[in-house]
Amino acid sequence: MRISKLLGERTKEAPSIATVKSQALLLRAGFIKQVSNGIYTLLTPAQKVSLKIQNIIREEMNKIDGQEVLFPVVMPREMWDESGRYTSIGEEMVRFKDRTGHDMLLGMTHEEAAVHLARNTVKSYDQLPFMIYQIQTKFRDEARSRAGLIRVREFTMKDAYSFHTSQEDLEAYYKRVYDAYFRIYKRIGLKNVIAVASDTGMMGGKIAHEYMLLTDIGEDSIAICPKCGYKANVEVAKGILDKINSQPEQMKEVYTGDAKTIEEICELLSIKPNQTCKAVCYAMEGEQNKSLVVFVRGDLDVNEAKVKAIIKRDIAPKDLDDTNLVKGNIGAVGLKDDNLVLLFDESLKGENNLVCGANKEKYHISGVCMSRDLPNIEYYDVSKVKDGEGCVNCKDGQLKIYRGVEIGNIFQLGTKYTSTMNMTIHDKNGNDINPIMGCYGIGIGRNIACIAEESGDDKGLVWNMNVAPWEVEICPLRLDDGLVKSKAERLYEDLKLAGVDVLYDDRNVSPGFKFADSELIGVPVRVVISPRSLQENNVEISFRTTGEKMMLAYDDALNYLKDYVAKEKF
RNA sequence: CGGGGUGUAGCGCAGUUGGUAGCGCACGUGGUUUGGGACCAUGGGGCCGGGAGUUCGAGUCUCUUCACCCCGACCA
Repeated sequence: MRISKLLGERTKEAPSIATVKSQALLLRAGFIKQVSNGIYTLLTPAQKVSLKIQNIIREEMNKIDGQEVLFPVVMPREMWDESGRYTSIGEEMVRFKDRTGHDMLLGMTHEEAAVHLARNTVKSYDQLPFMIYQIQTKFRDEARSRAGLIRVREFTMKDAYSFHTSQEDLEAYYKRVYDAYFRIYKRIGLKNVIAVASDTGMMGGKIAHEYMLLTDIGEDSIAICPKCGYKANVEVAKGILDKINSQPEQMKEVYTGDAKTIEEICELLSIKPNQTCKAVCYAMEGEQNKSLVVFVRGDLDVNEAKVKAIIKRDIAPKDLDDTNLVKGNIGAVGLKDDNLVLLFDESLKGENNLVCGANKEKYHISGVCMSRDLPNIEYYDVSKVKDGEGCVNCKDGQLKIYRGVEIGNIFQLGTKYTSTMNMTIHDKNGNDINPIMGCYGIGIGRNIACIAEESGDDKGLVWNMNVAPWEVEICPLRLDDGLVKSKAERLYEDLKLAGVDVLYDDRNVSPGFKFADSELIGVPVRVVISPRSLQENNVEISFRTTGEKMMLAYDDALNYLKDYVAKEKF
């Protein structure tokens, strides 16, 4: 590729829309251009990286016996009515009518399509297990996209679906995918990647893992125990709380005036947040007239994912004006209302002398002892794990909370789709069974952004040889010098013929300009050919990752580069 | 969907009290340069996001609308 013909401008300054390093660098280096909120065009460099990543994924999927297919982007409503997801998925799924008025949708995931394909094709246990996968554009109308390619509405994704005759078989295969994913991240050059237990959400199923790139710009929080290595998304993570263990005192009403928040109450009464009981109110899906009140210790937050899992329905923040509840003064003691569902977090169990709302304006109650004043209640784990909580696994370490970007996920789905969509096969005894499924996803664009985020430096992007848009850049200085030009052109053509992916800076601009561009794009190897180097019939090779430089005889350059590129790929 | 912010040249920005549009980068041309984003000269480029209003006159004031960004809600 001749850089003079390469579409896309490289700039010194980042566009003002850039909020994270990866977005700034990808925009500055001419890799991406925003078209709309969360919708980007990938220019040639980014598309080349994307294709290289896709090929690595493809190789790894094929290694674990995957079969590549291509499902349709547009699907009819009926297929999704079978699984129930036509109605259960919210506005992030694009629905539309075709010209005949038929309800259609854009596939944001393809479990239905996978079952649709397999149920008519596979009839015997003998044909299982198998895995099918595709690499395809997905559109999800996210409520809020952000941070460049980290979170977008349209993106390329690899999604895979496996089918099994038993849970054991699924688990064995799941392990193979688990390992394959780590190989993929290693090969594309991501370093700080961990797999954590995660929430299964609307996907159903029991066991799921998310692959997280640990980075401060991450949107997810992950609890990790430094002692035993326990790690989980805070959506599902559990911790052990310090208990206060004070002697029970008498309950009494205290005047708290306009103090409503935990902070205000604590300030007023000179107590700590963990000596209070916080109430959070939610509306429940399908329960117009009822409200859910969740009580947690005042220093903790409600984990809505856990709540949803327990009550088995969706929740949303409730407007208290529609209820009889006194905003800022809600308390569990004496709260009786048929329209309320109460949920108590384990953090409250056995606590004494808590301060909670008195269910009337300007008053709270102090000295609330859970076992004495609120006997016979069930406790659930519905709070968010906090930094410093004890580890449930080894009972010894203290959990630390990290930020991470989800760069892939794997799910043990179970029979949710094969049963609802009525896919059966014969087992050994001739009985009909629903195959057990797993599903496995990786977003390509997000991984590109994550590489940029993790490896990019103050000069620009850095790619390893496996995914770099170009493997070698020829950078002649003084193209007005006939010898420089002819030697550069020849090496460029020879490298191309040798199968090396080479970028040729054929512009007659100043050296600093060329160096800056080359480092911004992040080509791993740069070959400088200049009148100076040619005096000794040499070229100068420099490496993007280390910044190291070396001189090499021009005549040896072709073979050296060919070998180096091959050696660096894995 | 709620809160906040920004829209002026391809990009980054300035534009005073309302008086008819500017800077840097980038781009074209000519020349001098050439190992870390060179310099001189010269030139092109604007529906000041859209609409309505106030005014003799609006980039500037008012209303409205759209787009984008941030925080939250939301999210396989």
